[in-house]
Amino acid sequence: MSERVVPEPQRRRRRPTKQGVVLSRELIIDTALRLVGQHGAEALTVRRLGTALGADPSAVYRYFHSTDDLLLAIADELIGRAQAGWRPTGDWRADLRSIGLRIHTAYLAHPQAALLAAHRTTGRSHEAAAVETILGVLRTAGFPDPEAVAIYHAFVDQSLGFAALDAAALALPAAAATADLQVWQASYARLDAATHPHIAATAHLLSTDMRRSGYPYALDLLLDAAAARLAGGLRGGGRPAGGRGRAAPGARPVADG
Amino acid sequence: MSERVVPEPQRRRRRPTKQGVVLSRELIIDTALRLVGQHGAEALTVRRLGTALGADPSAVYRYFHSTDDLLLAIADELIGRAQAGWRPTGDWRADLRSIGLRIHTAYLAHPQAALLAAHRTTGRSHEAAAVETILGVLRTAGFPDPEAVAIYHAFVDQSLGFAALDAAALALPAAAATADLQVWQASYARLDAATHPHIAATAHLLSTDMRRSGYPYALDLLLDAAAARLAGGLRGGGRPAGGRGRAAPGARPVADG
DNA sequence: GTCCTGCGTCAACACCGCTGACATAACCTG
DNA sequence: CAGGTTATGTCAGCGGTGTTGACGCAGGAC
Repeated sequence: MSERVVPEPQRRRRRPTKQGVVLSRELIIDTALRLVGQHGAEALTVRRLGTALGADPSAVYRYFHSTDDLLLAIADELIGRAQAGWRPTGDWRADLRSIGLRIHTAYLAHPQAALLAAHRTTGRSHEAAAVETILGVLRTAGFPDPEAVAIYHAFVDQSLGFAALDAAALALPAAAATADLQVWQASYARLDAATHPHIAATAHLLSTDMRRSGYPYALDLLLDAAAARLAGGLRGGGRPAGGRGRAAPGARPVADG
Repeated sequence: MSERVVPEPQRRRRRPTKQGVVLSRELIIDTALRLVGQHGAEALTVRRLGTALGADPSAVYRYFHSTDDLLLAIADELIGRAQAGWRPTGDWRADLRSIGLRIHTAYLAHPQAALLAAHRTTGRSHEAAAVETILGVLRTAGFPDPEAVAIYHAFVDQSLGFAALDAAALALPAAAATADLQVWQASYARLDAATHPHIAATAHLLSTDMRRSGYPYALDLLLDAAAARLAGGLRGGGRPAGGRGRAAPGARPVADG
């Protein structure tokens, strides 16, 4: 059986659909993002995508092996948009901070798609470029390779984890979203100080703080800790604050440099 | 129309199914968790749950309004299990660390459920208890209220974000999961050193490091930074390091010296 | 102009969440 | 113990899902 999906560069015949649309991977990805942005995550089905494209739903399978394949392409597109136009300043801390915030906002611009794509490893070009950039910032800053990889891992997964979490909040139906916020302003604000003294004492702070994303603060904490390790740990002896827990496998303080 | 779901305490008639099983909310939740644990992520459907229970699938709707309702109940159950038997040691850092790891592992024990439940605010008893505990650890450690709330927020969302991310990886169909791992061992290992020098230099480290969760390391970074702020930042009394969070984009936290 | 075949279309399969109608067993009343 | 209520398990079915194989048309090569 001949392969159903033909690689993009080898495509020759572009036959318009009944409704006159000429399909392409790019058009399908853009349409999928638009669909998700307008009608929510549950709108991303092959059948709806087909009608939105003006084509039979199964035509999508001429361009992607499965919905999962399509999802990976969408994920890579989001990564690409996050990095578009970014330039390093030379200050590793500022660079990482801006990259993190860019990833976060790019995913939040398409919450429903982010929900589905944030946890995938695509291995495609845009992702590879992002990995290369972040690793480059860390290694150029002076982190030895094992530490650079560990921090890269924590940095990326934290960014994507928060993106997924915050995207989920944004993707909720309006009614459910306000209901979730109400929990902090109503339920927790009314808890008995005898049984929940700490919540009672900070209820007003909680209700305002939980409104916004915790990511920028968490990002600053991560960069703080990384900076401290760079400043203190790479000299001679032990890594500050210990490589505790399931420390990185090859995490010895290699003084390379 | 009479309500389909009767609140648990008011249930009187417990009629066994054809196969002799007596249903209850608790039994359904346990069965759902067991189902996910034994037969993988995609096993959690109402129909399979029905057959696993030894009942008609639609009987589930006598106990939960929807699968979403069931999921929220599962979420609170997971939070409860994460905290079961936990006792504070008095060392705030060790306490937060163990709480974080407990949350992470409790969610990862049931990936499919975690994936859908990690971003919900239930406001139910187990969740309230967890919030109270974490806030208590921070405030007792000496963090002033605004800082305690901010760190609580970062800590919880980091834990849940990583839990969701890692759960999603575990919940993937086997094919997609191995494909994602292969990316690090194959695609990235073969990138040209001329175009991706930093990846090429660390490919071996990446392929082993990305195999496991980045959470423990990220958690340590967060705790490092929190400890540094507690040690250095609280001298002056008020709100150290300024009102961060979604603060203005250059609002770098004051790194202690 | 003819041929080949890429690709859009159609129909169908197996599964999903969920609902209304119905039978019956378990409880309450007496 | 008898009878009435009704909660609850069962059933059939609706409208949706991803995916596939067969089919036939038309775009491009020659």
